[in-house]
Amino acid sequence: MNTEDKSLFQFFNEIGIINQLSSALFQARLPDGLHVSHFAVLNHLVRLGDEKTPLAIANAFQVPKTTMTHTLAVLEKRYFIRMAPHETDGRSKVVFLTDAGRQMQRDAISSMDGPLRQMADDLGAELFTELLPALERVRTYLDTHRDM
Amino acid sequence: MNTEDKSLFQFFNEIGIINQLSSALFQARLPDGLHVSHFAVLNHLVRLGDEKTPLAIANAFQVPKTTMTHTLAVLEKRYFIRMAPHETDGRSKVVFLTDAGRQMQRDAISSMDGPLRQMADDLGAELFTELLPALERVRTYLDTHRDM
DNA sequence: ATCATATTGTACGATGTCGAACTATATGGA
DNA sequence: TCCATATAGTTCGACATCGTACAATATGAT
Repeated sequence: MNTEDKSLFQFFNEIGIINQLSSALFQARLPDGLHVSHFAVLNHLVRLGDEKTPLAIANAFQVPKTTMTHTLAVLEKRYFIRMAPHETDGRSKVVFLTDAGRQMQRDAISSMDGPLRQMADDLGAELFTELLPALERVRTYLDTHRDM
Repeated sequence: MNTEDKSLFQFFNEIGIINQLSSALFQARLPDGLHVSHFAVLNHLVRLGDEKTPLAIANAFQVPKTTMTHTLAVLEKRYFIRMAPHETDGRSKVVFLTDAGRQMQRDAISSMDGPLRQMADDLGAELFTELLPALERVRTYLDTHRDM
């Protein structure tokens, strides 16, 4: 492994630790014992629209469909989503957000307001806005090279 | 939530997705059915030296000590580490790498050589080296503000 | 129309993650 | 010295994640 590789390795190492720390932070503030993965699905549906199939959501998060089955079951049991049979494909289902689900997404986001503002104050919001484009490049690249 | 907050939120969102995608990539190439979390511990011990206590390792990764107990048990069962009583503190243990453990770390790293080189070629290694300092700042900040 | 194959989702079992409660040892003050 | 408190690690139970196998439906070739 050469120096370049080491930098990349270190990069993903930092990503992993930041993810661990920020998830823990988020987790601690989520209401109800809701898990980060549950919120992530709600957030995805709010941002990109609901009426998605379970498989489409699983693919978006790059998790196995069995995992998504479980996650959606939790969300449905708590009435944050509802699932209906697909109109034209008998094998499939469609996921809809409920009002409670949209509300929960808003609540979860606003629960992070304090810490986010604190970070913006302490580290400077520019730090994050400047990093974003590069991170998006990496994310898009990984997303389109999953079979690498 | 204002615009600044949105940027920060988006930042952690990207971090999460990159982590998910890169972990999946690592995972698929790890020998033996070794999990990313197991490799991470081996890697930590190689990089920063072994002879650490379980709690010190747990703190380094910001995971509960119960999680580390489990992770270390797996590594010990596979003879990648061995654990001995602490010399001066009867409550504690000390973790040592075995030769097999060091070898496994090398193997795991070299199994990622192809993808890492590919990424360096496609995206440019500078992208990653330039991001590193900022990511380290964020990581350090989160690390020292766990109670936020 | 029929049938081989692909696709969508689920059931189940194995393992990873984590919080609460517990045991053993260490530490510091009376 | 004795005891209250703190710390290191484990056990246990709950839940998340994921691979394998499976059932139901769709698709496409004949």
